[in-house]
Amino acid sequence: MARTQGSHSDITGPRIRAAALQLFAQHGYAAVSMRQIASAVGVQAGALYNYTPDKQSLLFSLMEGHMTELLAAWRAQDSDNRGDGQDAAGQVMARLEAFTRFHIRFHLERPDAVFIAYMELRNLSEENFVAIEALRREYEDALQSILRDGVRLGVLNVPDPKIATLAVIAMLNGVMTWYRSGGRLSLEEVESIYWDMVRKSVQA
Amino acid sequence: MARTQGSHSDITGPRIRAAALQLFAQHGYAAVSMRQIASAVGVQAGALYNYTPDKQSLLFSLMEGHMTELLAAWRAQDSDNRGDGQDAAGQVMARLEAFTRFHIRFHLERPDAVFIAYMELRNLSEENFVAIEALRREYEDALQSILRDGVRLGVLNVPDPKIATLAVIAMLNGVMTWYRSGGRLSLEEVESIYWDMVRKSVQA
DNA sequence: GTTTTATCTGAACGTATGTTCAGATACGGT
DNA sequence: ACCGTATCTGAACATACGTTCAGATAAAAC
Repeated sequence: MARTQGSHSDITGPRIRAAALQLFAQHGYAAVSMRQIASAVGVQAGALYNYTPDKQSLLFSLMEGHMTELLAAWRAQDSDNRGDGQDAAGQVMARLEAFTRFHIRFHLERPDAVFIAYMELRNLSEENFVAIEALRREYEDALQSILRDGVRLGVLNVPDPKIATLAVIAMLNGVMTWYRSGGRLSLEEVESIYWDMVRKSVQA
Repeated sequence: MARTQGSHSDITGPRIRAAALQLFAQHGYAAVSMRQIASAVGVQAGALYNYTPDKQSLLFSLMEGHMTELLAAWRAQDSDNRGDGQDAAGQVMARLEAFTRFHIRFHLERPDAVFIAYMELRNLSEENFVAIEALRREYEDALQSILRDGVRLGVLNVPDPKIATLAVIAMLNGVMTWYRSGGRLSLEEVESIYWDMVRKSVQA
């Protein structure tokens, strides 16, 4: 029968995903065994196959979940930020700043998922890889359209919008390699530092 | 007795390293077996142990070799570029441009080694990790000192030199994720596009 | 041409892998 | 209290792993 509320399997599934996420991020997909994941959850390896058909699907599901969440979160926030009664040029800058801060905040809150989404692409099957790449491109397009709008309005100046998009995202992703919460800088300060550099790098 | 010229082992060693580099970059260290490497060289797995004490040392040797080469290449070029008879401010900008172009060129010529050096850090033993990180920091310090000089002279303005260093390097590293030789843009064009963005992002 | 040395093979070692499945277990619905 | 089912165990499967080593082989030294 279909599971109803309160079944303990409703908690085991997420626990497996959480354990796999942490272990994949720490040691890498190929270096983590199903037995390690099972042991982290407190279960035997065979039990995992009630929740995933195989190891590869588990990886894909984690990556797809992350990318979907990322896209949904940005779209929710972006639609909120539209039409704040500014002029078009001001609105582009506001959206660019919002994107910068959103990207940093969202990614710093999910270091493990981000790590996996960028490092384990080569461990995906061909079709799974294509699916993840499509989601990534969708996200990049969000930034790219902002940059294009800015160029059209003359408030931004980039040599090549596609490359500028990738360059800005690469720069923002760099924050993941060094930021640790409780360190020298607050999240707000980090956001502002990067926003300053992003703004200047694409400004007219 | 020590090997003398012409021993075929003088060619087998490099061939093993080249095969390991390519396979590690493509599939990841953990996913590549000693038998795969041996097979790519045309030899049995046991023979590899005449050239490396174990798999881990092979990985470390590749990473250390790459980082050492990177540092040596930059130092050679940087010392050439000093004292071109410009004023101090102009010299800082020249060095920053040289660093930007050097970084892109050097890394695009060695995509496999770069990939490994950034992705396989977690597969290093503790002591090997520390050694590689020290080399990386040395390289980052090269850029950081340029930025500091620029700030001191008032020609650059960055909120935080350490973070700006990491941000610029992250941005430049992003080129590896999309550039393919023979594509839409020449190496020279790519260098110029990134130099434009780097210059603006740190300018006063 | 014989000895010495460097290199490679081929098999073996113990251990680990992803996955399957029959049987045990514990829960939800009635 | 009982049944039906969702879940877990524990063992097994075939296969792969890193590494070792005795013996074969080929090259270098004299």
